[in-house]
Amino acid sequence: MRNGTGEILTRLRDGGPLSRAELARQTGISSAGVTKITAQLHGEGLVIEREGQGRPVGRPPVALSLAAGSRQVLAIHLGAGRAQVALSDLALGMGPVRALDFDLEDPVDEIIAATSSLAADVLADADPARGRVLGVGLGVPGSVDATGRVNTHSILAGWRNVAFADAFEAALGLPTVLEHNATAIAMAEARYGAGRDAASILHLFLGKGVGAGFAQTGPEERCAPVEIGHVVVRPGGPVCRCGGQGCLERYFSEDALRTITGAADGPGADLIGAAMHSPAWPEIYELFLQAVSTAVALLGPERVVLGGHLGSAPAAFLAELRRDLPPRVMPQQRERLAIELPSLPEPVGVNGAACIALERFFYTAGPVSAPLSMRRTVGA
Amino acid sequence: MRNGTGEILTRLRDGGPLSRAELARQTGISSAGVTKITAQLHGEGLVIEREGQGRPVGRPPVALSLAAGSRQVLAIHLGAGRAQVALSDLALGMGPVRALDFDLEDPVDEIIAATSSLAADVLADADPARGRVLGVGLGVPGSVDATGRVNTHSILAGWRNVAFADAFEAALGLPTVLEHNATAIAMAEARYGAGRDAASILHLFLGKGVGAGFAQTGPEERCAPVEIGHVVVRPGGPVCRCGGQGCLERYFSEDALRTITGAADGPGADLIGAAMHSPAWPEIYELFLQAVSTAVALLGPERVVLGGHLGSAPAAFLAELRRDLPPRVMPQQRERLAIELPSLPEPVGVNGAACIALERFFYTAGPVSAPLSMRRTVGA
DNA sequence: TTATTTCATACACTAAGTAAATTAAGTTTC
DNA sequence: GAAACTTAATTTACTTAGTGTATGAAATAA
Repeated sequence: MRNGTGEILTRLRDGGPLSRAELARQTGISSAGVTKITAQLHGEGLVIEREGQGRPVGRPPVALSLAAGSRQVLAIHLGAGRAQVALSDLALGMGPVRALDFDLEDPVDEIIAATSSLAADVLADADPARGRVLGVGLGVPGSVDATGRVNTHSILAGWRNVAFADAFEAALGLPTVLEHNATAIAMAEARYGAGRDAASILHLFLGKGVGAGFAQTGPEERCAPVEIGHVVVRPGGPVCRCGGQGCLERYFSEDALRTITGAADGPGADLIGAAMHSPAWPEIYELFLQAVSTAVALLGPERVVLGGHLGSAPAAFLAELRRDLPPRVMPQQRERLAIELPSLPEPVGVNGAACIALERFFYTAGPVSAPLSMRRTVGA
Repeated sequence: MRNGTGEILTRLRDGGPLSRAELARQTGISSAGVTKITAQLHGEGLVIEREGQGRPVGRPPVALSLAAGSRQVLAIHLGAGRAQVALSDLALGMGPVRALDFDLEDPVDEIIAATSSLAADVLADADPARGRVLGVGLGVPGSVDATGRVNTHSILAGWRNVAFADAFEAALGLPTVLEHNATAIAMAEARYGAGRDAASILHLFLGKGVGAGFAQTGPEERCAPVEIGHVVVRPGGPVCRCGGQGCLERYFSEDALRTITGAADGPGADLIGAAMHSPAWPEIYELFLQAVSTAVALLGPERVVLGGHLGSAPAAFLAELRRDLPPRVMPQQRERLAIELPSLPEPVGVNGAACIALERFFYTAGPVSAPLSMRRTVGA
């Protein structure tokens, strides 16, 4: 999926400034090939040359680094009742975030219209000096088809088979790619945030529901949505929004936790902290722990990252989890398992969407519009 | 990872006889490209031309099919105390299986020596008329590194970082690839067996332990080991071989089930059937169900395939699982979830190993020895 | 017979690389 | 201070794996 150009761009992103010789060694591409590819990248202004410091002997290398400000992508996060839009540079440096609120009950067409109108405004205000906008990344609250064009199902919003990519491409005139928002955030943390030096992470996100995403970086990359909110922790328990019974989300989510704290007011600043004082907490925490430890056992991430309300919980919660989770996974996993807070800046949703767009429209093959012939449309 | 040649070989395997025109349509490769590629394949005897039946008008197509008997791979399954070796053709048609028993306590070098000696015998007896042997696939009882060369950890055998690929390549003179044996079997069932027409399967295998593998076919292929045996179902429970406490394997495995049936004799023919009559069964079954439903919720397979003792269990067990599992997963998963028996012939381990070898040495790029330059050795 | 349709191939070309030789720019050795 | 050495980068000619277009091949339909 990733060609020589993409390979080199990715290494420059992850490995700081690198000489051509070093790139050739790391990627296995011939030095001649690296010269050719970097010449093109330099010509397009994507790469900056600086004086590099080499070994004691031999010709000193020229250090290449990514010109992060030379291209942009548009990031759109569709969360529970709120859309956020921002431009990002090539290193996930985000511009100002503009947001709008909507009602999840509204027809999805209206939500699309309002969001794409806001997105068009952001595009219109884009600084041309920061480079061409390569495409749009869209995080949606639900599962996405294999091609990243259709939101197949959203439990939260009740949508089915919404062709977001078509709609946004028509409205904005830019290629668009979709991803499950929780998965996108996991990918962003894995590549640019708390998972930078880990091979794989499980990102847990407590918001309106409990979402999770698994992301693996390195030679074999992949990401997958993890429907941890709909793991059945109490068979035959209360009916969930998803139609199942006894899902974790019925016990561990914004609404559920707010119920046990008794505080029915707005988005409590410290949801977990308040819940921890409730007499119901130990039981609820046990259910959460059970679901998370199973997810860790099955997926085997090197790191667990706590997002949303979990990340803003009091230190006591993190300590508790660091104490209770490791004994519940296999020793060989336990050895390397780290439980961390996210390191990307809020709002994290647009970071996820930007990460997906960058991956698709930049780091796989470079910004060169691929010859049509190369875009195989795999038929039935 | 898969080039045009591999793409075409894969389609011919999965989609029966196909004309060049049909291949071009399905793969998106130009008709000229298909002609070029198939000409080479035909020249190497990998593809057979037959009269095809086309549409009412136009030149009738020539149907191409894979010459399954034109190449072979060597499959080696390393299970709990038993190694099995066989040759396979390109469609997973297995030759006679030869086996040897060993003690898991033996030094791993001795096990390797004995197994590779048996493998060398099988290779020496190989019928040259059935084609060149392209490589070796080795299923090992534990996790494998990303390059498929080292068994990083085996809970069952207690091995760590055993370089099986180096050892077998040296002994047999053939390129060798490793995979976790449970994952390999899952892959084989997904491609050639009970998962042929499903996008993804979760393959459960009850033997000495409980293993599982997840395999996804189609445009985005992947497979992953699923350590379901070491999901903690009773926190703080009895210590497991893995070092954890309260793992599923302590309740649901050959040894554990034999204990509750009281029958301490050899490998009971009907382990599950006997266990179902024990008063302890409902509780044990509940733990199993809990682990499996969570795995299904998190991984989202279209099909669950029951291997090992689960596959040879009485029909009542299958009926029970088909009744109890669906209510524990989300409705959108439930709709399409099927619970099936394996369809590959016993012994299934060598099928898994053969599948891995075929994938690596045949279906990704064809049997053409790739120019060295193309094999990028990705450095640190 | 001639047109139409579909399948397959021939030919000239291109993208993305490779290998080997060469040039470049520094340090070390005598 | 010149020659030897080392590492970095580029040039040149070539290869692989395809593409697009034009053409040939084999059937049915008018």
